Amino acid sequence: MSRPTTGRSVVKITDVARHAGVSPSTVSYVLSGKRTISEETRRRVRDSIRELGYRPHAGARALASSRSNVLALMIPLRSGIAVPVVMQFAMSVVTAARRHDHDVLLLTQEEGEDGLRRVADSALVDALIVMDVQMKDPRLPLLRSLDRPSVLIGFPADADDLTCIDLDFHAAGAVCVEHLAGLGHREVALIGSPPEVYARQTGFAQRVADGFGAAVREHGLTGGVHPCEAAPEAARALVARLLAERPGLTGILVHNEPVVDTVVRALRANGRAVPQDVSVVAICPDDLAEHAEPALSCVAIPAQEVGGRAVELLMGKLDGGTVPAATLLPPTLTPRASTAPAPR
Amino acid sequence: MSRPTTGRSVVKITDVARHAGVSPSTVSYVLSGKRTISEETRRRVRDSIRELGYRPHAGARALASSRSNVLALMIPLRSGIAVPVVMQFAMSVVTAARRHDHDVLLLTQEEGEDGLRRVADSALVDALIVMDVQMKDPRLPLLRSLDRPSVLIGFPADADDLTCIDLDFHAAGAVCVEHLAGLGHREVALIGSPPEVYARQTGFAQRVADGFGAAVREHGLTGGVHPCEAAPEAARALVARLLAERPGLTGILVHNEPVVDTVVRALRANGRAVPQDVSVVAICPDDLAEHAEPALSCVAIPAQEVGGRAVELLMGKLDGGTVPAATLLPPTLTPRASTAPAPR
DNA sequence: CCCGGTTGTCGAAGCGCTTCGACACTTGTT
DNA sequence: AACAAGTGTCGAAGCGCTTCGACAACCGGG
Repeated sequence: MSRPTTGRSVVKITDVARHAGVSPSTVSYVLSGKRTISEETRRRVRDSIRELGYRPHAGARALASSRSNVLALMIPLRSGIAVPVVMQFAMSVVTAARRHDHDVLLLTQEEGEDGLRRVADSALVDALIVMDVQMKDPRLPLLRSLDRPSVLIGFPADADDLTCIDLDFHAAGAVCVEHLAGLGHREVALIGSPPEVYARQTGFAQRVADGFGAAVREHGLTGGVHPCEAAPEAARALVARLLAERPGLTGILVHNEPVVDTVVRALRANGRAVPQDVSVVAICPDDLAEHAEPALSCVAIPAQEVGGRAVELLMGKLDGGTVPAATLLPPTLTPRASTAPAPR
Repeated sequence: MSRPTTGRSVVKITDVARHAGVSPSTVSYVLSGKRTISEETRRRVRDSIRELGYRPHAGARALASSRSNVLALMIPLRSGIAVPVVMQFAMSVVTAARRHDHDVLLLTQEEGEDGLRRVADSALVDALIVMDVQMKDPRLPLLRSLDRPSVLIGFPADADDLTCIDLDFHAAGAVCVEHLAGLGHREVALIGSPPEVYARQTGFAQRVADGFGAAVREHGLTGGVHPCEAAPEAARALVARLLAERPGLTGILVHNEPVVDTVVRALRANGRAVPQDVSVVAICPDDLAEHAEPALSCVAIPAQEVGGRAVELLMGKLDGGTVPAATLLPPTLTPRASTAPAPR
């Protein structure tokens, strides 16, 4: 009796209304809460809904209310982008969206501007989230012109009229240097993302390098930036070269997920113990750092939080509110076994 | 002039109709091709559509046609499931769906049966794809009762009335053993997925073990199955134990992505060269195998193809066709540097 | 030259929901 | 006692599209 009717769900709002002895509009108002309905009526309607197993038709709702309750999420699938991190973003976006009674439509980067325009103009989605934003991203003009709110995960060169959120990569680069400087290291190096990532002007890679450079200068250290292909051979070669060219090098910041392990092993292979001879700090997901050996001091990318916050921002905009144009999440460095005072 | 009107897209089908000098229904038929329209009229309508920048309203369309052109994809995010592979699936599903003019709605496993029911009953989606199917999956009864077609990626114990597709993991396990047997190995071992994966009765882990076992028997080899946590320490401990307990062991099949590297290194650490002393073959993504050292012989999970085929199956069902209930993709073993004739 | 059969187009009736104005009551105020 | 100000509910008008039946216009075959 209290079980939803089995079989086909052809139950519509008029059925619920009849069953509860009210008009369809009343049912609608119970569902949306947009008008006051007496406690008594609300109860009856809710009971009928449950009993009949009623589910509002999404299309009809979207048509009548011009709200689809769907968000678009465009995710990258390219070299130099860490897959697990992207996945974490996606999942946290979906989870956060559900908390606001929204669903998530998945778009691939290769759909590009047309894809965004398509889902926006057809009213398939109410708002958009875009990941992996380049410094000069071709999608920016489109997003600005669209009549639907959007949030970027990442920062382009010109963010006017756009809402952006990301880890503060500049600060992340700096904080790592400060950590090393605080341990007495004087000569450091950044092993960065693959050259193509810099070439693409992907914001975060450049920003880490900038933050690194600024902190190096500020603390009077010496240190250079070294892009590195995401392949073990490349990493090994780079480490060997660095050690050869810079005998005083004792601190390394790795911002290149796929090769963090390799870097540590290459150091050992070249006779340097970590952290006794060389300290290593990374910008990478926490779980990767934890499972490395030794466990790596790192600044983690708070994918969970970024995704969640991105959705909150979007909801704010959808509700007509004003939201901060830029949200930079402060980096947190978790010290682990891979960093130690500089050898003297 | 031929540029779409800038600014708000409030263009509706009646606007296009007026602009082209036809009735709205004619525009609709041009778009859907469900009735013959003269070449001349079609051209005029298409031109008007382009000129006005018309995009049909997704909700209105869904309401009138009871087709949303959206597919649901439920993906796992759990321990023991390889994230990059999941991502590949997702991307290939999205790409394939787009080829059929459909979009993809992302659901997380934790939404469970309610989530599936919600999107299906509200007509948000036309059909569903479910990944990471357990042997006895609680979602199966629901999927059977739903009035919308679905496809499972993975095989449950009882697949009656369901459409399933996956790599033939049984054959994959067997083919690896055959590869080793062909090279003269007599004593082999399977380093499998974490125990919890077997406990959950996730089909593919069990099937690999079965295929492995069957082939071992058939070829008169000796060999056992050893679940392994996805942590380096666990893998190292397991390798050490295996080598100690089974001195004659010369062939290892690894079906546990996160530890493949570790296994090879652990073998070396225990004084066994790969492939000179011990051959290693893996079931894992190709790129992981390629970048390992030595490059690993492996059976890759054809995520790309599985995702694409899953969508094709779904489209077939949506078009009212009958599709094969079970699709098992044959495994392909790519020999690489990690396997060699058994030492004598 | 009329008739059955195409072929191409139109008009109108929904699809299932939201929302706006109306309205009947109930309260509280003077 | 009369009225202004809420409350709670209803009816009807769309939202923008698809689809069905109708129907001209044209075709060749008797």
